[in-house]
Amino acid sequence: MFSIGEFAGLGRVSVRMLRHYDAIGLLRPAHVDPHSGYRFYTAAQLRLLNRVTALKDLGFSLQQVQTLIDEKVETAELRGMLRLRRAELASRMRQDTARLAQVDARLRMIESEGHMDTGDVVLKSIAAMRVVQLSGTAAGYDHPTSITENLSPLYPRLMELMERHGIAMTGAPIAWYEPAPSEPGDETIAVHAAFPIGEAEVGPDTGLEVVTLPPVEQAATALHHGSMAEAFRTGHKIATWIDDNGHRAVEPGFAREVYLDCPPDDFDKWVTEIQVPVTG
Amino acid sequence: MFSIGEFAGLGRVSVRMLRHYDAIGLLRPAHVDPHSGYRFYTAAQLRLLNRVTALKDLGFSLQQVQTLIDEKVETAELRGMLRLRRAELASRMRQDTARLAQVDARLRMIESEGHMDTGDVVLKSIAAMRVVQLSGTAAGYDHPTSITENLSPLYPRLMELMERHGIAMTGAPIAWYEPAPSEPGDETIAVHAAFPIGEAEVGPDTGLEVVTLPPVEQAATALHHGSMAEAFRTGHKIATWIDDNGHRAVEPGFAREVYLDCPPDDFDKWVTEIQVPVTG
DNA sequence: CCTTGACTCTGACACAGTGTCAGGGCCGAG
DNA sequence: CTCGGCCCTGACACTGTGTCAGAGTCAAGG
Repeated sequence: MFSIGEFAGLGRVSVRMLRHYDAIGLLRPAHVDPHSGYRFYTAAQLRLLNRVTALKDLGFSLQQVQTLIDEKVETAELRGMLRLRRAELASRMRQDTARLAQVDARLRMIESEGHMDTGDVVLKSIAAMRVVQLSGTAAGYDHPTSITENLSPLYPRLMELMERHGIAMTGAPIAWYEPAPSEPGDETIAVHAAFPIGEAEVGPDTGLEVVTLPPVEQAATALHHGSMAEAFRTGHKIATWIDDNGHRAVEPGFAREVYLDCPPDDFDKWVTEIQVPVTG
Repeated sequence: MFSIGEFAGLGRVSVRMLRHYDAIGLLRPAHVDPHSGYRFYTAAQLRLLNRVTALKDLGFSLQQVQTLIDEKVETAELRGMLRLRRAELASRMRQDTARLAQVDARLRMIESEGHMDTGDVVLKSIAAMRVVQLSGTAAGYDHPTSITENLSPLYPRLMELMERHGIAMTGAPIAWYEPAPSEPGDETIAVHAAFPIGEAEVGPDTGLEVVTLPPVEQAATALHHGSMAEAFRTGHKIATWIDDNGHRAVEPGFAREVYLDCPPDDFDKWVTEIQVPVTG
């Protein structure tokens, strides 16, 4: 018979935890003095305690440990739990690897440039979105003016058409691009001006395209502050970030732009989110 | 201006969390309607939110994020934080790797044997311990009877000496071994029978050796239930476990045995903890 | 037998980050 | 005016562990 302190020392567990295990019924003392309330444990219980710590060290929660220990789990079920645990661990390690890579990237940045980027680039997932849109073409990603020229005029028309047909927008305007070569080597791209519309009905002869933009599991995104003529800066920042963090952009650029704030009279105050789908 | 719901959608954060960030002062809404209490956020704040999520994704706590964001941290300090974070991450990954290895070992065990060892082997650390002891020699690890024969008689003598000199034991009896070859190739070992004595004073001419057993950072330990004649079973189990989990025993065996429960009349009820120091 | 110091008891609060629920305003569309 | 969808506050929950306060217990030594 050991007192709780001795037993805790033997099992390298804190007294607090032994009391907790008692409270949740995971490991009850072999004997409790009815007068003093003192807990007493036997040497044989050390085996149980060891099992608990072993299972806990595997990363199981106390709940799971309890299940594993006192409801004699079927082999198949046990295998299932282990597999699950394995998967959880593996996933967490993947995550940590990514974190580590990012921390390292930032450390490198500090060492080489003396300061750290404030972390404007963020990985996020993007849900599928039903939109109405109008489309045009532009000369290529390398021709920002061509993009602006061909994209901008679409919005007034789009808004007019939506209003005329009583379609309400449910979110900020979106632009997206895709390659549309008319012949190999051509860099022509299609530009789309879109508004999310939720589940709203759209008649067939409105002159509007109805499209559901696919969800994106991972996109590197950053806010662009200022005129879209300067968007390439933010685009470059994202590209660098993607590289530094060991991701890969999903080419060819299905990048999207979300116009979060676009005061018509002051282009320098625009706020746009640029989203670049990535893998890895 | 976005409502909290819109802003949450944009930042891929839950509404709950935005309110929390407000509460802890990490990210206050740009405007709060004094009448309704509604929170409103600007597009520009999305940048701040992004910074928060980016830092959080690096694994920083909200506290740390707050420090990083609003108390413009010195470069040196920032580097320190990143290094620390890096170390934490690395250490957690090491731990997870070990966990994963153990989970895998158990899965293999299940696949090949149809059941799982109940996890009696546990890794623990052992604190340094001051003991009094008597010593002898035995023919070698492969001669259990020789060990028993040479070790057992030491205990009665030890206890008698301790009693005579008024030295109180502060814990269970311990046996430990070390190689003591009289010539190369010889497998003779020294056997020690010891009792922990805490800080108690021991006079010089008691016939007792006073030794401080060194702490062990990691030992694979298991409980042995039953006669010490059968201890090799448990020893074997530990050895197998050490192997399966990618550790290495610190040779030559500085293994210790702690006699937790030893009813003198029933050897089959003995409970002994066997401790094998390991690395890795 | 009494004191003293080491242990133990219970019950509570704390941490971090997030979900969820209840009970009640607010607002825009019909 | 009502209804549905947001939004508000405040609260409780989870996990695992530390720590603290106030009180009881026990063994050893005077």
